[in-house]
Amino acid sequence: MATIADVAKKTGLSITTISRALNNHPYVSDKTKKLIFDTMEEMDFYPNSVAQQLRGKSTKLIGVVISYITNPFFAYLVDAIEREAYERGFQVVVLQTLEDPKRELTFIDMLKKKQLDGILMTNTENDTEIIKKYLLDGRIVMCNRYIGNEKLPIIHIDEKQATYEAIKHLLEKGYRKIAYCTGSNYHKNDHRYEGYLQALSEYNLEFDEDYYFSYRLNIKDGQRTLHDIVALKEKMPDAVFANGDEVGAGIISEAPKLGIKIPKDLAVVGFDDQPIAEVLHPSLTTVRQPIKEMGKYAADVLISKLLDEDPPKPIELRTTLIIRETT
Amino acid sequence: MATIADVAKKTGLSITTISRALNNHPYVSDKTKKLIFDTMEEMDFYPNSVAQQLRGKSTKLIGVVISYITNPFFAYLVDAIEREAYERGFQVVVLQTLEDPKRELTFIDMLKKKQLDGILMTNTENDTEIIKKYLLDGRIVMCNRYIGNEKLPIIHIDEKQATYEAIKHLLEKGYRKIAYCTGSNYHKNDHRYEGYLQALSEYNLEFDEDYYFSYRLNIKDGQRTLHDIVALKEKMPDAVFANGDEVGAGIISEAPKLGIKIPKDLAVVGFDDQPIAEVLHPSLTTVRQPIKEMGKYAADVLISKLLDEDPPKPIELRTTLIIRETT
DNA sequence: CTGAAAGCGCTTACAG
DNA sequence: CTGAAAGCGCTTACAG
Repeated sequence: MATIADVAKKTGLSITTISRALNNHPYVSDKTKKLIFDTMEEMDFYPNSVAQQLRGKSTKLIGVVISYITNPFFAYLVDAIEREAYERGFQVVVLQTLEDPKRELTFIDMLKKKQLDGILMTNTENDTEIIKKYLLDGRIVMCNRYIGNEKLPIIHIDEKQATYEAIKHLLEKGYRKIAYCTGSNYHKNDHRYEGYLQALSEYNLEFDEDYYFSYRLNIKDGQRTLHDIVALKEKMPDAVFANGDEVGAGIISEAPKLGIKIPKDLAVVGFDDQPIAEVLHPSLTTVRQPIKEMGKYAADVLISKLLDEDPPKPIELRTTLIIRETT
Repeated sequence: MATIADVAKKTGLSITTISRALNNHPYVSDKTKKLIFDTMEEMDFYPNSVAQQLRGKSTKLIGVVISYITNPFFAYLVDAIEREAYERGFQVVVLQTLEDPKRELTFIDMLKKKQLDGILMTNTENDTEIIKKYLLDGRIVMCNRYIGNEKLPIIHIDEKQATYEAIKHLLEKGYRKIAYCTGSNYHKNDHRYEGYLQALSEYNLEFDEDYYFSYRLNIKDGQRTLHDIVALKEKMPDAVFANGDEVGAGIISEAPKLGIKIPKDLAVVGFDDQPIAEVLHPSLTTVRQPIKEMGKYAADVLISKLLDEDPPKPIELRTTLIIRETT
């Protein structure tokens, strides 16, 4: 492969001048420039960006840490991030944790080893301490999920408020036995759960442990959830907060098989407003998240930190309850 | 940031020895190694991978070029590729073309500039000639879609056969007026279209231009397609090959609004077998693609070329027609 | 088992 | 407007 030295030799100019032409440095005559670029083309020369990085210290690569790219929520988030990054001259390395802490550490290592300029994390499988340092120096930005330490900056929607609104909608519609699904199994830092409790308490309803379904993430979990719900028999809930549209889709699609009418026997509220929500039958009432805005903003925050620019002005990430046929 | 020279100074050893310890070179005594690693830890030293790359010539980064990451087909493909790449020590840079040829060229440039070791392309917006050279030297591998030059290697399913089987299934069920949807608008190199024609001709049916719907890609396109179909009135087709599950989902979800019963008034066949296919009502008959196998295999082929290893042994990428309620 | 030195392909003060 | 030289942070023959 041709190097800058080859171009210098061929044109009879110095390496310095070639480099200047490459970097649009003003002090190169147009005639020289033309000679240089023609020669580069002829030699099929492209500057080695690794060498440039070693001088410039920047790879123009940002990592995006997500759990699963096949989760549409993350696919849309990555889309928004990639678009913004591209506009600002950065490329996106996708890092799936698959919920494996070891995988996540591989990516942190890439940052330590300078293979990445920065990282956008959507959640973390590891202890805060490990990444705290990078959060503070601005090379990691958290987006979407809370982590242990509430003091660290994170870009997120108001999960509590969004869930509160969804549950309140169910209550106003007359539903009283409202089940709650979550992707994990702990109450700590589950802000959606807080919103759920707040709405219940406004109607003087008590939390019922039987109505709490943990580890519900995908369509299969949703189908399973409907079976769990039906198994409660006379105690069967009359509504369910599905925590995600995929879980909601599983519940809805399984209903005919179990003779459950939605929303008559069971109302369903999703979360995310993925394209699937609209084509389900009945179509799914759900909480729309401003994914595009969140992804773009998160990318903006990270990149401006990396470039040492002024941060973008804060935006409000408003969720909206989209009411369809399942409530 | 600490460098290898700092570690050398602190330990009183030479840079060479530090480097050897780092690379697990045999000729370093265990005692020296321990001293070195302890010192590295103490100094919070991590080898700069950019400098390593400049020596080693390899970034361990592969680009994956797709049109839209929000298309579930590509999300699943990227998932499979990322998993395989990770196993082999590579990371994945996601490159969305958004169907913009300029964007695609940016990524080819990254390859030229050595920021990427190789690229996996799922289709191309540009002329073959530009990427042909890299295809031949093994740094680009095509996967999923045909491009102009049939002689170039590409990893793909048998689109023609898969479509032939889907259409034949419709014909055997008694449908005769079968509409065809495609994401583009040209017949050239549309192997699915060839399969469609082949099945029709076996039943002595002629291709009807009115039954050809171009540029159908997403749910909205599907909804629009049903309107187009109904607008054909007495010539209305009795079945439609939707070309993708999302288009199928749009057709199915729009049907109740137009008083169309599926499959009685209109049968629908999708393509991909995305999770959505199963939760639609009625559930969608579709062609299952072996995305995981294809992604893993494509990554394997590219990486073995990059590492100059023996290529993986060829596998057969079989599609399966999944018959559900829409036919 | 260890080290001095060259070199990977660039950029950038410094000097003219 | 142009060039010689140092240096980015490593690895690797070569020599001992």
